[in-house]
Amino acid sequence: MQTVNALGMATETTKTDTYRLSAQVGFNLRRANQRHVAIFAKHVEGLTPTQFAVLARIHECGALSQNKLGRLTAMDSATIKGVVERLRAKGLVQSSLDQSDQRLRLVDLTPAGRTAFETALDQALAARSETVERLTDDEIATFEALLAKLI
Amino acid sequence: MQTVNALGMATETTKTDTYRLSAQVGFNLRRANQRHVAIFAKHVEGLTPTQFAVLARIHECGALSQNKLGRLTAMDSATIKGVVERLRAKGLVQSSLDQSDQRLRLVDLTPAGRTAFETALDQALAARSETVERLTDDEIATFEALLAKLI
DNA sequence: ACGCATTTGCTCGTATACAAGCAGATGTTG
DNA sequence: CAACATCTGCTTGTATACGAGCAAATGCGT
Repeated sequence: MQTVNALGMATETTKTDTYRLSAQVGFNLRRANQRHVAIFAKHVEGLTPTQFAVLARIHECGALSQNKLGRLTAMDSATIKGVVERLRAKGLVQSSLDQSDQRLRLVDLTPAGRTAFETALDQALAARSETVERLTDDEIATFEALLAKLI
Repeated sequence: MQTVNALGMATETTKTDTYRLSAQVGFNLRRANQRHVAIFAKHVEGLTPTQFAVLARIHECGALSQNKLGRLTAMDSATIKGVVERLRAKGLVQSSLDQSDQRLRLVDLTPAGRTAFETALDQALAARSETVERLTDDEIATFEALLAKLI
């Protein structure tokens, strides 16, 4: 469809101006995340991506208060509470009250939790590989850089 | 730390070999999605990203069976059921039984739903802009292309 | 010492998200 | 027609995810 706008310039108006859901960044971020979660579940036995993230963060930083652990794993206090509770039920973490600050619940790995993390690590890396398998190495690097910039 | 491997080549082993959660694609996809959902909620009044996606898809394709609608918006049957139910409660969609196939619940926009979509559209586009505001136009195009390839 | 803002962890309510399993409708095939 | 697989929509159970609001502990300033 050819029209002429107020400035006298020809403009093209085709069906492609309609909002196409499948081209939206937000929709595709959601789908990409869904796909990664599914791939992760296929590779990693007994841990969700969020649960693995908590184990990884404690492994990386040592014992942390529950809220701080949530901040470092991108979960609010309501969410981290449930995740820690489920990891505790599996015997992978334990929490204790901090002596000098009675508000803090220090969450740490149990020996079983450390083992579980080390076992899951290779599986998580395999999941990561499958997630990005359609990209070349250069594309992966570009994508990771842009994703980091986006956050 | 300097070591020599079986081939006699010097290799560098530093702290950066440890698993860094914040560098993981999966973790960052999750965070990027969280960020977009938060930005979307700030811009779009009364609709979640998934609810908006359903309205957009019906607007794009016309009435659809509930399951097909779910497939086209990346939701399984349990999820789409709840989303449609909440949109129905808001009066934005209505569903009716298909005459020729008694299994199908055809979901369509109400006039209010059409209006709501048209109102939300500009807000959704503004949310998209804010989501990608830290990227240049070229970077946005690259990111969208790689994201599409990833899915 | 006291008041006050902040932090922490909690609960409740709402909204995705998926696995698993169900019953009813349909279509296909012997 | 009868057997069968498939598709549809449903329910239950589990797991994030966040807003809002709560009480207890802390620390800071006066």
